[in-house]
Amino acid sequence: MISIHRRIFEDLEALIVSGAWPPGYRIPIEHELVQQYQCSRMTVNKALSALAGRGMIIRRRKVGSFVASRQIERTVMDIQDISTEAELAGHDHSYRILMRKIETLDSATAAQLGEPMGAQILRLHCLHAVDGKPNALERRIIMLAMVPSARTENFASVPPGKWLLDMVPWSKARHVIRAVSADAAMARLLETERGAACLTLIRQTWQSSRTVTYVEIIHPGDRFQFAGDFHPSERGVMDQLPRGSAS
Amino acid sequence: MISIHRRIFEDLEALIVSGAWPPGYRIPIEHELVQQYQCSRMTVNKALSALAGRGMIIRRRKVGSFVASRQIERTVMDIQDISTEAELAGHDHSYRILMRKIETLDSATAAQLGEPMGAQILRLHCLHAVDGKPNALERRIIMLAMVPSARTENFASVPPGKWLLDMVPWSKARHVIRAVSADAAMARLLETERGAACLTLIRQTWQSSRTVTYVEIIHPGDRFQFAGDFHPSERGVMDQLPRGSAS
DNA sequence: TGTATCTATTTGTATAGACAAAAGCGGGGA
DNA sequence: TCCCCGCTTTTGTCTATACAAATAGATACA
Repeated sequence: MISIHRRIFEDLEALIVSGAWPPGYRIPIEHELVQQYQCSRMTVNKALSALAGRGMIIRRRKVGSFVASRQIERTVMDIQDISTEAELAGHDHSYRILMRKIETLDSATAAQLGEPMGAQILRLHCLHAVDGKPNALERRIIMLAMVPSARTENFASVPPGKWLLDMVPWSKARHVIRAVSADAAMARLLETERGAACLTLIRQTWQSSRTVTYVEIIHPGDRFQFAGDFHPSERGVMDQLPRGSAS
Repeated sequence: MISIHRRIFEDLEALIVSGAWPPGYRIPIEHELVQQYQCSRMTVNKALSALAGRGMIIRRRKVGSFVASRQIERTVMDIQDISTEAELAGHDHSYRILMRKIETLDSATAAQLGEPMGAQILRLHCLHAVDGKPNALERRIIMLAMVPSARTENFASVPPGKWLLDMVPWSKARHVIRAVSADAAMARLLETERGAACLTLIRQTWQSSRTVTYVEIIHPGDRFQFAGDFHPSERGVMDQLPRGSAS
């Protein structure tokens, strides 16, 4: 048994994505839907608010509700931790720490990160392999002021990306995807040719406007791609179970 | 004056993104929030439903509401039409049709698209330039059965991507991002070197399980990147105005 | 003609109350 | 011991009502 507001939501959504109600179309006012579905206005309002919350319609008092213009440009990409991704796909994942060094931020890197010069950081280089084949080179900077416990962590059993996700709250993330040609060092580590096209993911994560970590993950272009599906109705909400219990 | 349910939403959201309430934390039950905010349960319910709708909390009857685990992997990337993107950034955009040909689907391409062999298609190749410099090579397939009007459109004044977006409703899109090395033809058109790393965006668009269009857009790696920000609260909803009304 | 004001429409928010559905929990009986 | 049943908690849905806020359009007025 499906609820009424859900039913209204789905009916209207179908009309919108099918193109029967094109962008700019004025949808029936709440009172008309109340008549049509024989329910209270609150129920209709809930459905319409949900559509508005997902950006499928625009509502304006006294004016009405209108089908929004299409937003193909906003796509949800699954950008995951490498080890998680490999596990989900049923592949074997391993990694090796290539470098682990505590430094202070030089001026160039500080500018790039938007952080003050001289801050203490942990610099990590790490090589990931999937099914025994090198799959990614990870170059990471961790701000030790934000993650003091990283100072003593050796990342022997949990890869840095996963460790940080579990350890540190973040409030904002920025991703950049680039194509670069492999230099000699990258080519050697990734077992590819010099100049080969590589797909680089750069991620910077903040906690209330202070950088937590900055990472570049370089994949050989012939072994990796990013993919993302977009359905108008499924905007990035997944089912999850509560972890453990209360704390 | 901010509404009560909005205020509750923002308060709880702040507690979650700041890490004060970690993943798995059981948040107060509705009745407790009713007491705390001195409002009705419906108002609290609206705030909590909104948080659940955004995937920030998980709710289960009799059990309670829990902070969801973090979803850094779900990132909204702005993947736009090239001309729109250039305009937004204040750059000049031009394009040139390199090829325009009506064909029938061969078996290899049919399999790749998941469409029956022999279907009529329009094949388009197009070179985009931004500020006079080649910026992207577009290779597109349009299913003529889904977009009959493409048969007579010459795309002289509106680029194919934009034209299709305005013309055809779609219900699902899939994006893939790859890094590839430029072959001789690509290098010549994009005025780069053979073997240079290129960032390729592949997009396939469906209308109720039938392909509308398939396109590969190849960018020179040194002139292009994809970027996307993620804030827990801002999940891809932008303000828009109804079509036809000025403001 | 232009401007200020009023009015009607439509959405936004909030309330109190009611019952339903899911599910953990404990008790009683086999 | 194990299973079924009913109780309780918590969320889900729905109603009817009320008033607030925004604003397009009409009207009155200068």
